[in-house]
Amino acid sequence: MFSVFTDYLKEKIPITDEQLKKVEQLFRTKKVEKGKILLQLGEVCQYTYFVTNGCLRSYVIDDKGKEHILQFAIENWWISEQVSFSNHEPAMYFIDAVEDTEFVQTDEQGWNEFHKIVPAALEMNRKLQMNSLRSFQKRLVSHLSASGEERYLSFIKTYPPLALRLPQKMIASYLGVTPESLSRIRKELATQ
Amino acid sequence: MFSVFTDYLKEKIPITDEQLKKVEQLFRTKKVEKGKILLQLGEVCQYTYFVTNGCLRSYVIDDKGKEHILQFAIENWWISEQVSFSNHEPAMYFIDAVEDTEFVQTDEQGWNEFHKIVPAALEMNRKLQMNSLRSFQKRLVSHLSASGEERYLSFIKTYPPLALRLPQKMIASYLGVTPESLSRIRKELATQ
DNA sequence: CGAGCGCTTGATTGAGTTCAAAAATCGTGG
DNA sequence: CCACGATTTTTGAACTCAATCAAGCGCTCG
Repeated sequence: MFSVFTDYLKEKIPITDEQLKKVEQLFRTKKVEKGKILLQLGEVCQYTYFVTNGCLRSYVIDDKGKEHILQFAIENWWISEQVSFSNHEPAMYFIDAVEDTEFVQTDEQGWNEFHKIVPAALEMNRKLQMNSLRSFQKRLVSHLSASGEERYLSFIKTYPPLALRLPQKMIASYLGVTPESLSRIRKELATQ
Repeated sequence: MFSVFTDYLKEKIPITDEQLKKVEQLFRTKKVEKGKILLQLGEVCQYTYFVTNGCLRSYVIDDKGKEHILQFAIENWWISEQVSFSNHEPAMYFIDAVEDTEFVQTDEQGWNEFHKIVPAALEMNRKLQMNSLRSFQKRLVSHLSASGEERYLSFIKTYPPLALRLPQKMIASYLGVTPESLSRIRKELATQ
């Protein structure tokens, strides 16, 4: 599954085989079972994860005990608690495995060396950060301006692969509606 | 008003008078009247703004024609359309002046030279970016988990200066409730 | 001084939640 | 491979928070 990662890199940045060999040393392959928690609330996040197979997610638990999903990461996606990772602060949310998952991870030192070996990686990183920021902005706006149904339609349009493989209750949690409401939304849409 | 900016820098990063003199060259002071639009939807954002007096805001207009405020920036706050600025993409939102406002601005080149003169500015920048990301994350979570009243209470607790000087309808827009609802929320809270 | 804007208040409506229970699906051990 | 228990999804009914529509008040500023 490591090749998923190297293929990704080759596509995203110009990189020689030699550089790639060095970079591979910096990333560790890991396998976890569904449900495994990779990052606990309050811990300092030490790693960024790149999923090569399976699905990870980040989520919070609010004062009423309810889960709210912030991000999913399937194959070829990165996930991390970026602020905790970057500022060395306690994490504000959890990361766990939605399915049995294989991923590669690296820590801050790994990133620094990566950047030394391939300067273009800095640029890739900048873009990833902007993508993440934009995605949170868009989600916020969708909550300020759209109904549950509109958010669901936008979700399945934007992330068809997620819509197909995730349990509905997780999509509901991501969208900010109850599973019951999502069920009704889908029923309503099906009759059209 | 430029001193507001230099005082800010002196507080945030170790900087010699000599360095400061060079950095000052990179920032232009500007004055705009209430209502002045600094960034139009669809334009590429060329500047980041640091408010020395007054108040700026960023906002979107949705398909139904309604405004939704993303950020406010009063004295000592930065504001920009970061993704547009960083990626040289069309802006997804507007920036305008809520009050008559004085600010300093710089463009990408300015930032690059700033970083050359004072390497610690890179670190400041990183922190600003993380603050912004965290703030969007927190707002998203507050929409996933809290009522309008809870969001209002959290707002006035987090940003007392904003709560005092902004028109209520702008606070409502920021919180994602109608002005009518905010009025009722405040009435309700006042009776306690 | 008048027009317009911002805030308030009231009445009504509606989207989505909650609580409850049935139906469908999944996973696991025998 | 089937059977059983657990989890997920669906459906129903009552309810709630906030939006909408509408009208009136008060202030400001042109």
